[in-house]
Amino acid sequence: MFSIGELSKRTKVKVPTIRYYEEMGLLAEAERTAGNQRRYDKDGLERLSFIRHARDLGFSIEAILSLIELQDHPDRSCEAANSIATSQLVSVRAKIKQLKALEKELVRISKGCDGSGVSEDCYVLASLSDHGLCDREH
Amino acid sequence: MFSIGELSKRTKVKVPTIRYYEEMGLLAEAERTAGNQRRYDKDGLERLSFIRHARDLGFSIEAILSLIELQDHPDRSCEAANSIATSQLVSVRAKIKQLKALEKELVRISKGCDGSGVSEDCYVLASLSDHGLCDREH
DNA sequence: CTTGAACCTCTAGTCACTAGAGATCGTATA
DNA sequence: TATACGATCTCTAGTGACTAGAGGTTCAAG
Repeated sequence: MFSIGELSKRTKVKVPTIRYYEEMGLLAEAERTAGNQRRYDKDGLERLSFIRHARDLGFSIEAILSLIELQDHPDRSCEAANSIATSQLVSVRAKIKQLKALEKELVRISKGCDGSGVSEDCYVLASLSDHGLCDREH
Repeated sequence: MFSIGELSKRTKVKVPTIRYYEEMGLLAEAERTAGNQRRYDKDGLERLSFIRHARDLGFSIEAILSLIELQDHPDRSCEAANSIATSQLVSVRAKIKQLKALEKELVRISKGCDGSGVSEDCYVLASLSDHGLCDREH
């Protein structure tokens, strides 16, 4: 049995975040000492590791709640879990695509500016003002 | 002179968002009719287009405020604006890198699941539970 | 038994909006 | 000129996933 601070150290999840997860129903309510402090065991550690890993992968709290439910009712959960993972993959790919477009435009904008500080008109500001200079729609 | 709804249509920025930008100091306080409704002109339209474009590129409200200040004090603003754009580019690239790592892992997780629904243990859930299965740190 | 770090709960703040209530305004039509 | 009704106004509160701080209590070492 260890304290919330100990759990925090082991999982790299901040103490207030652990309490927040409990409040959101991601973590079961922890056992308490006589003095009302939370105590955790191996199970709690594993579940929090699972949550942290899923959060790192960009799953929302809501999606994680679904995954946890699936864990508790393992019949045919594989398909359901896979569909959650797949939809996460789809949104990650969409984000990458969008960011790459942004990268391209930012490169273009930066290139126009030679950094000499001599030019009267700033190309960065002009680019942002005049959408007509863009390659793409957004 | 046109209404906030008209401005919204032309810029594709929602009406409450325009009011929010005004409150945040991104847009100057608009002129008002006798009946207290906002009225805009070409200047307002251009500034809002600038803001929308910058937001689309992922600049924060704060960064946009800096850019607007630079516009109002154009002496040597090019370097400053360029440095804001460059730091934006750096963070966009960092996000892309991170998302690509996530994509890789999600692909790996999904591949493990054959979707047949036959397997007792779900590879998706196992992958999320056991960090040791990951290729990388996160 | 004392000290002080760690813990507790509660409220409020973050960012960039979005939603809704309830009241007023502007304009097209009768 | 009267009426209808969509657009506008202000204000408050909600979103997601935390983070920060106040003010008080508990635990464990010395």
